[in-house]
Amino acid sequence: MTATLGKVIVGMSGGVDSSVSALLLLEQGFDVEGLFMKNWDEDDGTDYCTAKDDLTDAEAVCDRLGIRLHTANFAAEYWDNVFEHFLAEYRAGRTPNPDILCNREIKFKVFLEYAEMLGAEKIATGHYVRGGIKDGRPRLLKGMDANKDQSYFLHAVPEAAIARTLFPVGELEKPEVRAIAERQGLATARKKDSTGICFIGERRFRDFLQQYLPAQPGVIETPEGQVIGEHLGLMYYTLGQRQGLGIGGLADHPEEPWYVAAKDLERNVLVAVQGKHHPLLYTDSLVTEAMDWVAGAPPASEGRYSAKTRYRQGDVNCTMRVDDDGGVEVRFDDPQRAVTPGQSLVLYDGEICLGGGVIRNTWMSKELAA
RNA sequence: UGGGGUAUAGCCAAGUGGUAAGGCACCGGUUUUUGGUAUCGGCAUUCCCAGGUUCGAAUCCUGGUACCCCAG
Repeated sequence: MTATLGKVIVGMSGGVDSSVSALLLLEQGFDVEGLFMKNWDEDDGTDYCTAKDDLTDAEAVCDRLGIRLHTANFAAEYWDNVFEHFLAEYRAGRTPNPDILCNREIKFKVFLEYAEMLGAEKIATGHYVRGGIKDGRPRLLKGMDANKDQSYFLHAVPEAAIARTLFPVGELEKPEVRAIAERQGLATARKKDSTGICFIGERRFRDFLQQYLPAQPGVIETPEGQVIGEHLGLMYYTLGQRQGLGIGGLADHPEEPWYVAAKDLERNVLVAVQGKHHPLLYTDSLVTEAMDWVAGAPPASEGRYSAKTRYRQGDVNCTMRVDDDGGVEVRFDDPQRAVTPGQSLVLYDGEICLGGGVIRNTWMSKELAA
């Protein structure tokens, strides 16, 4: 096979998406090699180690495709550039999204540099997004499969990195990807989609955090100040959360579940409200920290865009204004439920992912209907 | 130790003779490359304890026990 299209290193996770990505690039005529990254060193051997299975699967796929598989361990970089920040955010009472940082700092930085070292001009991943160049500038577009679109997670990747990355499955829908894998007899064809923090995996989250953040128990109150329970530490909860509050039936209260409405760090009090649609769970405005713009700069015009405040949320219409400090101020047309500081606001112009930033603060500007 | 009341799953709570609603919590599955949300399923052979009546009781009777309220 003549490798006229050049060498590309595919980030092989051991899942079906990266498997098919490698296959497709091979068929397109690239000189393909794989790289399996292990970025988290398990500290307690008691846990079932899925990373080992993932490596086995990645090896099986590469064998089947007849491509070379490199392995690398970026655990130090992951710890320093992703996990430390992750913990700092939790200490500050916010709820971070580590995978956004992981993409910016690891997959599209350390991995990219590693690929260069291996002599590749480009890398590829199994993300459901589309890249492209428009007017000389890289663009990040939503994946064709609206249900799997992962642009939310990639909005912070620098444009230079986007420009050097191929996203083969971004043009496909998930069922097609599985069908291709099935047809080619790839070991990962029917493997369950992975979830949980990237490279760390699915955990009992509170137990996991507890290994790194000391518990600081306190009480749970209603907005009126009635004590209705106890919490294990504010960092273990996030806005809009229902599970884990342990609040059972209370006399003189309706039969609805309780949700986290606020964290009072100064008093170490968790504020909970009853009912999924309690007004205190809704806000319609927010400001972000400095934005990461895919195009390197804010769009020419401020104004009407759509946005997501969390992964897999439908786009919501909003009005956006750029602040002097590089962040943006956003006003949603309709109040949004449980918009959470630490999570990222990602802006879209149709299919185009413009960029995003970490939510610093939220509030409700509209008058509450009585 | 005079009177009244209540005792049903971790919690709230239906059920007053016919073979234990519902909700919350919790646990498990599904959804999901963050956290969370959502969704589906599980969750009292037993109704404070001991006797009794009855074909049959959580429901009636008797005696205990615990707690609550009002009186002291």
